[in-house]
Amino acid sequence: MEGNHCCCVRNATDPKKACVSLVPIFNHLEGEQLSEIMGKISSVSFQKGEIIYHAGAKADSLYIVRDGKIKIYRLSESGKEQLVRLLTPGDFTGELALFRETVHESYAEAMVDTQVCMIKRSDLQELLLKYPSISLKILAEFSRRLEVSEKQATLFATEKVEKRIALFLAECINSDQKIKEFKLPMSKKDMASYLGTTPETLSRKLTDLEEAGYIEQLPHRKIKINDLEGLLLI
Amino acid sequence: MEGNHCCCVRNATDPKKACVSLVPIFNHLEGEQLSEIMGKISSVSFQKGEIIYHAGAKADSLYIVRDGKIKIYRLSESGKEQLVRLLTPGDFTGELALFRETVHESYAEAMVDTQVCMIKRSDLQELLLKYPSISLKILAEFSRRLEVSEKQATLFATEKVEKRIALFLAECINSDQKIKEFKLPMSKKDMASYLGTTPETLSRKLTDLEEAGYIEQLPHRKIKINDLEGLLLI
DNA sequence: CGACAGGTTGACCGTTATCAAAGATCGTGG
DNA sequence: CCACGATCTTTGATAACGGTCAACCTGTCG
Repeated sequence: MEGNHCCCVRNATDPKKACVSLVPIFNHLEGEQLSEIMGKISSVSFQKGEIIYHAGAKADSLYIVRDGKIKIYRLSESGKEQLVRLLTPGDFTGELALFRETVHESYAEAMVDTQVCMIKRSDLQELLLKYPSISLKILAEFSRRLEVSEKQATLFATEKVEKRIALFLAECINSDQKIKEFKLPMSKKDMASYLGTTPETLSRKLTDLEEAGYIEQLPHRKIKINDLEGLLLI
Repeated sequence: MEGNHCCCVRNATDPKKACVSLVPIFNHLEGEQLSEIMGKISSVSFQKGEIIYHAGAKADSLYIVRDGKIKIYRLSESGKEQLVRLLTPGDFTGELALFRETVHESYAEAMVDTQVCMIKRSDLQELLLKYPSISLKILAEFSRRLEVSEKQATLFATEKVEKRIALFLAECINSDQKIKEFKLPMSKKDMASYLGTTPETLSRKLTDLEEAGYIEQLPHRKIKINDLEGLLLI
């Protein structure tokens, strides 16, 4: 333990390197390019509950999650909080305003102790001009995000709460394919916010789904899907 | 009239040039670069009501609106149509799936006779690698769109229909700043779809707003805002 | 002039938010 | 390791909100 104050005590890897190799937008690069990028990256830790950036703040860095979990949420006109997405290692944020002169419109908060790697706006722009392939990667990620976001908007605009919940559960199972049992990736409160409803309604609807035999609610935020087909037909 | 079958009879400008100069993502280029890009562009016309692309179709081109109006809409799980956005000259679409190997998730339909310029996916990728500055422009546009989309999603998730309408009207007035009177950019039916509600509800709410003195509904889809402050406090 | 899509109005009812209160769970400090 | 408080979760009662269906208007266009 040579007084290691950096965030990566677990293994001896350079945190920046770990970060870079983690991130889809950089992981196709090699050698010198990689070193150059690593030179631009700084590593920062946030404690659980800390705000990483808030609405109105100038957007001047790209944040890449190295370890931990971050939630991105917005406040609506009328002051309601809506969870926009969760970030896990490898995800990045802060880009929205990165390519234009604007401020953040959302909040980023560490849900647990979290380490992020940061790249300053100006450095990133330089890198993008130098290595166009990075832009393509970011474009791909943006287009994916746009798709998700527009889909989400359509979901809110056209589907009832129960259907939104059903689709959400079905999406969760996608990751843990085989076993039809998984742990909710967030609290039900956050899930309600994410789905544009209230904890009360979510609780009731989950009970309904359970009574109808589609799912089973187990302890510790575990859900078991008994009838995926039926769930999707709701 | 030397047998001009192209779409730009009105003025003698090359349609491709007109198109390129119209589009924010290209308008910073000059001379040879411009010519190179124009070489990759083809020009196509669509009649009112024609589908430009539909969900499930392979995404292989970027479409830039040169003249006319296009609506982008989605079908939700349960088959409801939701208007996502309108494109007017200078706007582009088709990008969502352009940077990844996927298919369109939305529909693009010409609302009036429309001319678009197209760039093939492969050509675009080439251009982007060659002229990184174009990527930055597209990134900026994407980030703007993402912001709009996420804001929209939050709006749907957290605000009541009346507030959504009020905000929409306020946004319309932003363009026509001075005079507090404007023409709705689409039919009320489409507007209802865009705002995630029904024509009936929209009609009722507009009447409510009118009776409360916030607005006045004039013939020909014209709206007059009498109390913008109040409208935003709803 | 007639047809047709768009728009309005009314009656009705399902859905979901809200408020209140009790119960479960988690993290923390003693 | 337990106890406590904070926060999350559930449940109930209630009412507002908004969708649906049906009928009727209205303007637009051939």
